[in-house]
Amino acid sequence: MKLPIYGPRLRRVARNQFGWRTLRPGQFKPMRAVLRRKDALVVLPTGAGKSAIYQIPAVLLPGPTVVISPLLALQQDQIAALNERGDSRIRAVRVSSQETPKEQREAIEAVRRGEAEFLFITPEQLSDPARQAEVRALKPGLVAVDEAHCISAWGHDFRPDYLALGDMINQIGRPPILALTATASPPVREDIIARLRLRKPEIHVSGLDRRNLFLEVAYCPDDNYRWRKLTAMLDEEQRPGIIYVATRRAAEELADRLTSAGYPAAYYHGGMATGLREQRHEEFSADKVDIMVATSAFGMGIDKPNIRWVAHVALPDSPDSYFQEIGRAGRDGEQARALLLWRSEDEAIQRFFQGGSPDPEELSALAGELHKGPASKTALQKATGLGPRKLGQYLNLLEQAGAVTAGTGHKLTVPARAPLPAAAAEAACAEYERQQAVMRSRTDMMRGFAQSRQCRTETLLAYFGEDLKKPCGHCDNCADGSAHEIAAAEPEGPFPVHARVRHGEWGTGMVMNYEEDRMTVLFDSVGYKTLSVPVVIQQNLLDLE
DNA sequence: CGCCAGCGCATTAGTGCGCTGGCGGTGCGCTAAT
Repeated sequence: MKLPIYGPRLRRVARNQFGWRTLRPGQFKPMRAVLRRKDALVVLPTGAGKSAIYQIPAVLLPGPTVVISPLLALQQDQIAALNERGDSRIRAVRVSSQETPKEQREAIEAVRRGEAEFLFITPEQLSDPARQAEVRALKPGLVAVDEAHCISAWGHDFRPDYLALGDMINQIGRPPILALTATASPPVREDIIARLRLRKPEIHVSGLDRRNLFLEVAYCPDDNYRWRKLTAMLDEEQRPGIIYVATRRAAEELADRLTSAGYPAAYYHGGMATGLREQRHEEFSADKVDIMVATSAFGMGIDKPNIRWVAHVALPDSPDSYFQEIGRAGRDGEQARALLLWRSEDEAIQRFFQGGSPDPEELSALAGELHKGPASKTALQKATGLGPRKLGQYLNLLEQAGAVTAGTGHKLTVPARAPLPAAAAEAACAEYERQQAVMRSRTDMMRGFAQSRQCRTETLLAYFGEDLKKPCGHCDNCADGSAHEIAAAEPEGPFPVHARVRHGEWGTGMVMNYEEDRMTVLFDSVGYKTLSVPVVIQQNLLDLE
């Protein structure tokens, strides 16, 4: 037995304070890392049990635990679950815009007096230096970052405070950090590690092969065909289930069409009034709505065990998103189905979402404005005429180019040895190109997955850097035999899977997968690329590093 | 990047073609008007 001393203590807390009789595989090792005060990144797909990884060690560690998570509704659920146990040692409080200033003070005070163990907070709240000082004074013993993939998915332009989380955690005393997520491919993991400034983190990945989930993909030449495939599935399957679409309008229209056709469906997207969103969420939880047509807004915080299928009437932007979304099916361990119905037209919307290029002139002007002295975001908006969204994006890019840094208060300043505005703009554009290349390559991989004749699970796990070794037996390609044909016909590749290689133009990377006569390599700077094995051999395109 | 609505235009009869421009996801926290 390795390090058995932690086992009994963890189990005792699990049983006595939380009422959990057993720890699941995938929970124990990360908990041990937390107890040894090491940074850790945990990738664990099934929803149940991820929060236990920080909650149980938190009881054993001195100091309160700060929990950073992206959705107020999600925090609400977790806080309710902790407080309903009625054990003062695991009480949780929250600081957010939902609390009045008085309530916020009381929350901090409760933690200070030791009457609450968990302090839930959003990155936006923690970006306030005064707030950071208050939290620092609490001497937190652990920071848990829930849904950590948001750092990578959102930070670059959507919720900019996510990008600065690493600095904020330094400002509150830099306790050990535990990052948790249900999905993260190697580029996303690297993003999380870099952004949170994790120090030699233990990385624990488990449970990626969901054996009760049947994976299925159908290419749909037109929308009519797609409709027929969808309704055929609805006729066969039990409910509830979720249908993911790309746009708000598509959610409303498809829900209407399904309802008219005798499949009563509701819709859900980010443009609805908060009250209505909550209502829909509850109706789905209570099985009053059993077909939900939704955009990606319907997701985090859905911890419903009996979802029997997840259908995509769209091509997700990446295997990361796809995996996260299908992961909501079959949490009870019973059979469930993941059906992807895609059209090549679906890719257009993803390319749009990836956004337009930054303007070097605007970047340069912004960099120049910063040289005039420390300035707040509001002042910069006025001076440059940039919108808040664009300004945030530009500042993030300039930060990576070393041309701007957070100063005192809410002011932004130019660090010592910063490049001149023109050079800063150029470096920022290069950084943007790099991010775009990786994002595009992830969309390419999503299409590659959809078109693959190889075992679906094998393809997905290869994308996540895991090797399944043999076909899964629970996907369409395994069922119709094509996966076995390909597995049998597969020649030995010129480099082993996971070997580090170098390409003349794309630099260094890692061999991820072989399929028929193609190979996939994840390059550090341009993301995933698919190469022809015969061409690689003939033209000596790759060298072992 | 692709879609769709709206428009102009050509027309010999009610429609059909082609162009253009707008639109498209994720949520925090704040403020102002009720």
